[in-house]
Amino acid sequence: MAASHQPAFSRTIFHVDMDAFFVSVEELYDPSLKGKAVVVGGQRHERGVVSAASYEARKFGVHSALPLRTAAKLCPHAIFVNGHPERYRECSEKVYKVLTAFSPQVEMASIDEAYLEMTGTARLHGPPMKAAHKLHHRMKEETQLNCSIGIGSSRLIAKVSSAQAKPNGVLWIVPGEEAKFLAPLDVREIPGVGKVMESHLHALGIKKVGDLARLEESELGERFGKWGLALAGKARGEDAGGWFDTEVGADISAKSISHEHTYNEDTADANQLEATLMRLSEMVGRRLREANFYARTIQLKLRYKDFSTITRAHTLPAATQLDGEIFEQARTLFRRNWKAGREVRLLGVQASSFEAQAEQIDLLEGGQQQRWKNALAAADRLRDKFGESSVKLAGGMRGTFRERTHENPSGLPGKSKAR
DNA sequence: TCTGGGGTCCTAGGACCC
DNA sequence: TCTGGGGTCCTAGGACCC
Repeated sequence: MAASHQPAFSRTIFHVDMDAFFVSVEELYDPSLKGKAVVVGGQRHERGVVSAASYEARKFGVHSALPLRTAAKLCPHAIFVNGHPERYRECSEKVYKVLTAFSPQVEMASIDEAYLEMTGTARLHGPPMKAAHKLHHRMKEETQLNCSIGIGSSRLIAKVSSAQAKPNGVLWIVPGEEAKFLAPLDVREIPGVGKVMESHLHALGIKKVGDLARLEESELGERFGKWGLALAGKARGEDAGGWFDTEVGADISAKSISHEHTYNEDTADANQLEATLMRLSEMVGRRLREANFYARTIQLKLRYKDFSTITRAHTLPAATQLDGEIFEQARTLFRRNWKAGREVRLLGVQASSFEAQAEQIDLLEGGQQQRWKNALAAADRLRDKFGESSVKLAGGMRGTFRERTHENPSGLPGKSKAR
């Protein structure tokens, strides 16, 4: 057997992944949950899935994406907790602060995980293992949360090794050892290989990453196209193709903003459905305004009782961030595509194709848009103060625009002082 | 088992243009 | 008069991730 040789130069990347993040955050708010079987995501009889499960609950086969009702059967004594996105966002920001104090090149990959470019930091932090333990300790001290850290010469290796390090561990794959590390793992451990790809590979007799690495690259290319070629590189531990191949910390801006709602009970009530579309449009519009994005494409998502799902999109001649325009498009798409009487399970509204500025077609229209924007900004502030349900600006389409913006931008009685 | 909500990326076909 | 080829935009669906 040939001795594995160390490459002359290799990158050092950390993947930091918080352990059972949502559960751990809930434990900070309610320490009595510690050590128990906890399921975050909703109540035991609700329509929905598990967002996160404590390690105790996982012993009973509970895992994320499992229907809540199934989780309740598998683990009847589990404590079911509703999710608190604001809490997770807040903790995520604390995590981010710890990381940025440690390395200038940090990229949050999701709310609870990040990549750190650590190449060339030895003088500051010492060798990789020492640096990782320092970070691990600091994270616990400043957030009271456990994390696991994977260290590797690529994002892929860092990511896969952090998963192997769980819970609360650190794992370094020494440069040159990548293929040896991956070989005994299930192909499913490779990020991007899901249920479908896994079963395709199983059909070819490929179960482990080592089986994959033995295959000809060209064969993978023929069978699975561009993805197959990337897969061949991944089996060797390379960041082949796509997002993985990008610099750590490069600026990635949002490409779409969406909100959706699943009814507790399916409904075919047109009024109820359109009211939901209104609410979702308002939520999307609000986020666009907060991000200062203008969207050209509005998409409707419609899921029927039998789970069959369609999406219908329309691209506008000019970008918008106005609740009313978003709603109008969503409603038109809905009326055109919903088969009246068919029970609906889910509705969604998505905005995409962002532009920095809306194109103003003529001055009059531009001025109106500006006044609308002012009114909506005021409504956003009211919602901050009094809650999401307090303002239904675009819902009150009866009054004219002018009546609502003079003196009383919100259209609500007596609360215009809120600005 | 009876399947959330928020995203990203890829594929593929048709329209349209040169 | 039996039909090119490439590029871009738009739409729909699907795999995948946390």
